Amino acid sequence: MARKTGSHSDITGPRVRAAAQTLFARHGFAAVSMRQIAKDVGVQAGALYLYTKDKQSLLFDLMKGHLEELLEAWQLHHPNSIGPMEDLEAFVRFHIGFHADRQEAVFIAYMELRNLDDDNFSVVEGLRKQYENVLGGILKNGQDTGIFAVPDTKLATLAVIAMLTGVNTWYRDGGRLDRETVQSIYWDMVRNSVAA
Amino acid sequence: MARKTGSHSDITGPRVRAAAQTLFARHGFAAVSMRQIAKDVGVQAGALYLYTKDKQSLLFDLMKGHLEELLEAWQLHHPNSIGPMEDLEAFVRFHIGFHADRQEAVFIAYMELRNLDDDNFSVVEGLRKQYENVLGGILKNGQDTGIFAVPDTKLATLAVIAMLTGVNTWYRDGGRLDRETVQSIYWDMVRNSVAA
DNA sequence: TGTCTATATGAACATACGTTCAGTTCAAGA
DNA sequence: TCTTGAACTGAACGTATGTTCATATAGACA
Repeated sequence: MARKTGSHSDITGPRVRAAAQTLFARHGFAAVSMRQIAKDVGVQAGALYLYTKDKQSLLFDLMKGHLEELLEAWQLHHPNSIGPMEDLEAFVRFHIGFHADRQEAVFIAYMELRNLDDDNFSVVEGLRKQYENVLGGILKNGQDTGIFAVPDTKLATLAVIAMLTGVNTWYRDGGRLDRETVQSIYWDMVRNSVAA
Repeated sequence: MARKTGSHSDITGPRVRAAAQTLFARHGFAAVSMRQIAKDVGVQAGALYLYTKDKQSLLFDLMKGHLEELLEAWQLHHPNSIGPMEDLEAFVRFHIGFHADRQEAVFIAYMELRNLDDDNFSVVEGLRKQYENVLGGILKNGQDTGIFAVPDTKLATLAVIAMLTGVNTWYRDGGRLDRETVQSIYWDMVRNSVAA
């Protein structure tokens, strides 16, 4: 879509996505116009269509990109299972850390699901389920080996993810509690709530 | 704004709010037009302005009404403190039950905050804080009397509320788990995560 | 130097928006 | 029967929307 030699830009595409991400997170997908995005990029609205098919694709690319990055980052952070307790601790700390670094993307990823059209929703939903299954697998494994005592692993999965993702509504770098403290406190709570 | 004797309606106002609530919950405030709401009510768009000042007030009234009802219902459900453990259990069961009955209103109340204008946001934010303080007070009380062991009551409050409110993303009446089961499982998890 | 092409403009398209308002309808009270 | 007034319509208001496209610009390569 762009490029041939080292021409002008190559960074305008990313700048469009960055502007869209900030605006979507702040005001919501439906409330943001292509003209507002263009203004933030420093370009006219028509030029955006050199970098995205349409507004819907802009949203979809952001969400898909975020979730793929999340899954990759987990693989990198914890490539092999060690044991249920260790895996769970790694997951809790990873989730909080990763999400603290990407507040806008996280916010969009679970606030704007209803603005995806059907096909795009299926893709994003699939990726989200994949991530839930990471935690689900850890809990199930711990339950089977008697290390955890959760009456219903599916429900516990959702409960823990909701609790962890809730951190994003209030955590800010430089706030009252630093990241490691938050991770440790949440790890305590999660461990207590599932340990046998 | 309406009425004098038993004239025609008196129920059209509520019907407008009901239609708005369903549509806002399903598609988001910004994505719903006054004409769509009117269509669901069975009336032309102009007629809506007999029952609401403008679209913004429609949203504000829904959110304020929901939160006021929530606070009242808690007072009714648990008017006096019994003890930290009993209060917390009552809160967990109440929260899950109340929210299961009002999924649309709950969804709107924490998805559409950013679409409130400044004054309305302050009011709603105040009511939300009041409700958080209910749980915050219980946890602090339990911490002070040594019944709970939470390193940070403010953080624990937010963590527990996030976990409980997360129920709304998947719970449906008639689903795999009935309401009492869900309440009991969550109560177990919450108790374990804060008990000394 | 001249050509090519990615990058961008800015005007235009049809459609939709929230809101207002003059006018119509019609049941109830006198 | 006539009057009143609340309930409602339907058209209009100005503005905004997502998207397209003919046209301009200007840097890279031959």
